[in-house]
Amino acid sequence: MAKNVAKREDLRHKIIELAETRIAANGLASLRARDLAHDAGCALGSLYNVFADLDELVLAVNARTLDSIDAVMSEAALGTAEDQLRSLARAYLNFARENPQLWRALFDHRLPENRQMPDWYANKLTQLMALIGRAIHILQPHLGPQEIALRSRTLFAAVHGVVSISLDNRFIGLAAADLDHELQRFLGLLLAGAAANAATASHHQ
Amino acid sequence: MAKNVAKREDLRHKIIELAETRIAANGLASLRARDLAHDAGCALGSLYNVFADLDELVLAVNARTLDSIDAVMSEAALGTAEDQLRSLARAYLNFARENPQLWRALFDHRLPENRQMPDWYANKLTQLMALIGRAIHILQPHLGPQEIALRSRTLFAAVHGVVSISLDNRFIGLAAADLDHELQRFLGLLLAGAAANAATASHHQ
DNA sequence: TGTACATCAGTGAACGCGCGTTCACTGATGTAC
DNA sequence: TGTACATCAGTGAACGCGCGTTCACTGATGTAC
Repeated sequence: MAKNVAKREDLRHKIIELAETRIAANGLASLRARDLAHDAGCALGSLYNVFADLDELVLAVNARTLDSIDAVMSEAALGTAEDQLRSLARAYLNFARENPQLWRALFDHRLPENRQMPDWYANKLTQLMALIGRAIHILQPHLGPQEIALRSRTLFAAVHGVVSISLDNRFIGLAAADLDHELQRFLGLLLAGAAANAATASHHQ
Repeated sequence: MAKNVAKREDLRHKIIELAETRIAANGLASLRARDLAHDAGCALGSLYNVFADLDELVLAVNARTLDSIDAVMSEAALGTAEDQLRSLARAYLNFARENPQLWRALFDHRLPENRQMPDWYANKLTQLMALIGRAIHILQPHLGPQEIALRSRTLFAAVHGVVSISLDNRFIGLAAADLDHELQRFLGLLLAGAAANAATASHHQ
């Protein structure tokens, strides 16, 4: 019995890794159940023995990607709050650059209308935002947790936007060389703005 | 002869409008050649008489959407440079909110790998960026055209990111009510940063 | 240890559906004389 | 104005392909006694 469960988990894990490899190589859109079964050396039906459907599998792959991003961003959260925010952004950009297809899959994958993101997955996102939130908290200690969460998401969204619109050159691309500089200049502006606002606020006190 | 050309153009235009209606209602992903032929009251084959393929049609719809965005943003470009940038962002957000599916189609549509965006389409994007560029130029007159183009795209990307990650609530959603406020606060930070930097620069002169 | 039975992972052919695009043919419209 | 011919939009059945998911069946593994 325990052995069966272990085998099941093995297969599940194996398929997740194979799917990750395929997505990393050719993108989410080209992921096929048949290819995966072939890669894993098992029957097509076996996939559906360990996953309810392909969406569940993709979610599992994306969860790993979120973990990877969490890892590189956690390592980057060093130094002053300003440094942290700059490093977090750089780490995010680097991850996206080095794993473009996995990173894209995070945003390209949409669950069917009726289904919603499972909690364990949403929690990973929250955890990622919390990394940003901690730096913001140092910078602006007067903010409450709600506000921090809001600001974290907005900052993330903005940085993601800059990274995103440059890396998929679908819309308007930025030259790769410019991107680092442009992103840091952009953060510099935000940080200067925050500092200026803080100075004004303490003046008024 | 001229009459034929006119009929051709009529059909083309009619189909573009019908496709726009369908995309606005159900999203790009649910656009079907057969549905359009049915809507237009013509045969399936007639579509391919006026469009090389569906991609060409989608491009035409997206071009209209870009024109609409250009129109609302052009109207918004009033007042001081700061006001302009704030209004431009607000106009963009409002457009996205009011036409979520058309707006999404702009970013969801990917041309096949080999094909690239036609010039006339790229020009529309450039034109849109120029609206932002003009405000930035007022704010920072010392910047050259290249730099202005770069800053415009970065600012657009950041604002788009904030709007985007909130409106598709696929990743992390912001409450709709917060979004306006959060976007303007965000711009406020950038503008304060720019002002602070400008002050420092003139100090150093 | 051995036997009978139960469980459930493994299997892959088949289901069911969707859909972009083509193409041989027609008939209306325009052109040439 | 009339006639013969050419052009090309219009047609829709058919092509060609892809692909997620199911399901009846098998056989290996584990359990009970």
